[in-house]
Amino acid sequence: MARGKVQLKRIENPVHRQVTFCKRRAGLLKKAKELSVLCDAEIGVFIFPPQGKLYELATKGTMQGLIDRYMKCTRSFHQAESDQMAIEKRILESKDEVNMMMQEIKLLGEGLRSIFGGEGAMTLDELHAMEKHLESWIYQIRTTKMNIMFQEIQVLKTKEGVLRAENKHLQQKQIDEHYGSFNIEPLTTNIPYPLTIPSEIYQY
Amino acid sequence: MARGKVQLKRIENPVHRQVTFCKRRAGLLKKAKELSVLCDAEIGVFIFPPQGKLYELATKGTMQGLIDRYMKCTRSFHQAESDQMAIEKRILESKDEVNMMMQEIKLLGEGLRSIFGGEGAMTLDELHAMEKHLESWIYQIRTTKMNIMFQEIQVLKTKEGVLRAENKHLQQKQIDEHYGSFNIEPLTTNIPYPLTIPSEIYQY
DNA sequence: AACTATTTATAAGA
DNA sequence: TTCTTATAAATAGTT
Repeated sequence: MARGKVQLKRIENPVHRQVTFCKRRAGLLKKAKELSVLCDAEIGVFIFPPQGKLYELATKGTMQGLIDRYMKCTRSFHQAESDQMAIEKRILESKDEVNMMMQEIKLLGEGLRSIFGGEGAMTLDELHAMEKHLESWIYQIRTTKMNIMFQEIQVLKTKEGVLRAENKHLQQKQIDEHYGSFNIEPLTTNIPYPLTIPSEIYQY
Repeated sequence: MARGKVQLKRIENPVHRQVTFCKRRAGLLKKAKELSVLCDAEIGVFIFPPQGKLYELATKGTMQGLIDRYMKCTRSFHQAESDQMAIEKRILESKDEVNMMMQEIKLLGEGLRSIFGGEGAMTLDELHAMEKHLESWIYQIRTTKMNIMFQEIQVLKTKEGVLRAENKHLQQKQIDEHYGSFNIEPLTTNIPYPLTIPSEIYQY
């Protein structure tokens, strides 16, 4: 902005770029502070130069406080759903990976069976025991335990739906109260879920 | 900065303050974008005017990404982690676990192939080892899958807590205009599980 | 929202 | 980096 216009693109000369970075960084932070003071706004800035060092500014309070506030705003308004969806999505991805592993295990098991099925004689009992093992473990532990947990998830999802509906209803009554503090209280509905699996399973 | 210097203090006239806010906000964000482009830096800015609306800018990537990066840079100093971060972290841990298991499955498959493909004769000891191996294998699968489902339950419970709190807040209709931070009790379900498969198995 | 007189920021050079 | 200075940009007050 002086002694010649600047093109709005990456400065290729590294020395030049570094100098400009220092100057403009100082300028940006100064402007941020000014805006904060003049207009009584809370402002947070982070700057990550390519080398990785962090420059930050938080006018009024801490950066952590600003981040918390940011999270609250974005969750309360537009990004709430997509945020949750992203988490759900990643959980599903993990489940897919587990399923792939199960598939591989199945294939390996079939490979074993075909190998030992041909041989027959001396290892048959052992193989049988192993298969029994696999079946009992996969069927009983997985099915039973997963069913229990699945049921709990269903219960929680139902509760969530009820609460969401309730919230929506209440929110329509008081549209003017957008910004308040959210105090989370400890959960009082800690449903204990039975994780009882016959211990005989483990005795092989 | 024109037609008269400005004092570096809160502008008391609200109309004047609002106008200045609009102008300088635009200027600040423009400067941030310029710095980002010129010097190849990643920059995040949030601005909270007193009324509560959020203005944000994240050059390169998302604000969430910047916050993640910020947390990474400062977590040695500020140990506090938000609940979101804790959940994210545990999902990533789970993925790491899944990846390790995939690795082990691959190794095991190779081991099986070398044992059964080449010789064909399998001793009782070999089978026993294999049996033990499969036991630990299935145990790990069960643990991993449970962890994933447990996480989902935690996410849902967290959601439930948020919704309940929101409900309460709306019902009480309290007009406390201060912004508190959002601390959820840390999730404490980091079930460690052994991922060690003795390599001696292949030596029988 | 535009205009414009000034102040401020800063690019280039040392 | 830091200083200097010519010039580009931002913007305060006004319309």
